[in-house]
Amino acid sequence: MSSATLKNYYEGAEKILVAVDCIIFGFDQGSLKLLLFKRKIDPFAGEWSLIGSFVKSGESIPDAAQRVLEESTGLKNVYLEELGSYSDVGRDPGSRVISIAHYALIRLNEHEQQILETHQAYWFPFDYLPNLILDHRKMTQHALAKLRKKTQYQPIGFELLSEKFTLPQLQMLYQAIHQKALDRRNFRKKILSMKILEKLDEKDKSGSRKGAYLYRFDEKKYQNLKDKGMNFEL
Amino acid sequence: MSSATLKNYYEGAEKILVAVDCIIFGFDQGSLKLLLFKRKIDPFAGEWSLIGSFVKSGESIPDAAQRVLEESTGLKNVYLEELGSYSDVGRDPGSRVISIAHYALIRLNEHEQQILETHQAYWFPFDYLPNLILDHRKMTQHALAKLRKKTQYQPIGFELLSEKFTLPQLQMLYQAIHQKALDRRNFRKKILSMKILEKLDEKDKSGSRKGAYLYRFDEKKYQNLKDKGMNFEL
DNA sequence: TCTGTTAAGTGTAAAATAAACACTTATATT
DNA sequence: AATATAAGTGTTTATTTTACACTTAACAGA
Repeated sequence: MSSATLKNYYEGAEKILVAVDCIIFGFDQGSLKLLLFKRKIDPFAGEWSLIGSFVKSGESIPDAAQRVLEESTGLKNVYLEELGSYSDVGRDPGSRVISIAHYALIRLNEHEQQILETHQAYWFPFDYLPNLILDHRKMTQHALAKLRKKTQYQPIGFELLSEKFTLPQLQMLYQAIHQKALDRRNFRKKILSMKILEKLDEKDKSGSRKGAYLYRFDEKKYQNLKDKGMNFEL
Repeated sequence: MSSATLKNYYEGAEKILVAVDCIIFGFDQGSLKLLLFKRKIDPFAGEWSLIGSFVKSGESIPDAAQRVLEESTGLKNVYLEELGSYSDVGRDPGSRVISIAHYALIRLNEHEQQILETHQAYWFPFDYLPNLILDHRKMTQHALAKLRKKTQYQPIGFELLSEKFTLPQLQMLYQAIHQKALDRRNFRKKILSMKILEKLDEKDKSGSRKGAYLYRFDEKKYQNLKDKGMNFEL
């Protein structure tokens, strides 16, 4: 349809600024991390913030979130999911702004260091976040809650590890997300019984003298499993 | 903060129309129902639609959804939850509109018949919906998927039954939501083992000669249970 | 009042899953 | 060669889930 035909309807309605904000998770050294940015614009210039952007009139919300993520990390095709809307009338003293928050899972070592520097971005351990502007703290808490729930029935945790990973690494990730210790034998039993992992011949010796075998996530097998439902509770 | 201070920031950003749409679920005669409305405005005046409204500059998105629901059913305090955003650029030929969809669970017999008539609203069986405008069909499908998932770990199904209900009614509801037959004995065992139901001395004899005992949902006991996690899979 | 019909209500055994728990192994370091 | 460290492995018990069939209450109609 032409933009001319778009103008006639809905005359009295009020337009509002719409933004997307991204909660960017990473995992490193056994703990969950969040990528935070020094805010460049007023109000609150110089304070820590999630990365975000206004949604343009020519783009959808998922497109905007994807764009923000690519601009701030250099990564395409990352795991990205809508978290929900934040729309309290007074939430942003700069103007009335509705924000659609998203959370993303990225492999911490794959993004471009260069970009982080130009954005004044920094990885914070999730348990030691600085003060965040607006309602961004609330967003991060909701994001963690959603991530926890989601990992109980979908193996999205893999998005946070590099392509090859060891079972001890995977277990540490799940422990970090759920903040509870898991029995090594039971964890391995359960995760392997799903048959979505492929064991490689290589070992990763960075974590111990003995070294741990590397595995790879098998997306095809996972698709099968997802169709018939699964339970990832640990 | 005064509205004067709100005007200075974010100059270049584009404002967008934001709406809420409500997928209103009911349950009656053993099947899930959706409340649909004859659209009053162009484009697509006269066609079947979810009920919705533009978000006003002075209200939050949850407030707008609550308002829409009250205006269209007369009910306050209904179960209402955000489903997600729908923001494809061309989704509404009337204008660029972003919609935040919500789903609501209401007791079908409690709302005011009067209001339905003035709104030209009608309850459709979920399996026999008419054509819906825009992306409303997609919204209903997402809503059902979310309802299914949600009922697996929270007993929100009760919101669809009247305050007192029988176990056969509850079972029918779950069967309708999950579209699969459940074993009567196992269903009762599981639901009663949660200890969130209070058995009453009354019977409802509308469904059979023998009559089925009425139960009531005990919200306090449920709160306890929710804190320590629960699994409602059936 | 007796009989038939209908949906409600009930228990148990087998199978599958989850939880608890401790020793052995590989290998780099000294 | 000895040692320290994290990786790897199996079994038993408890719990949960599944499958499955007969009895009961109460009204309807003869």
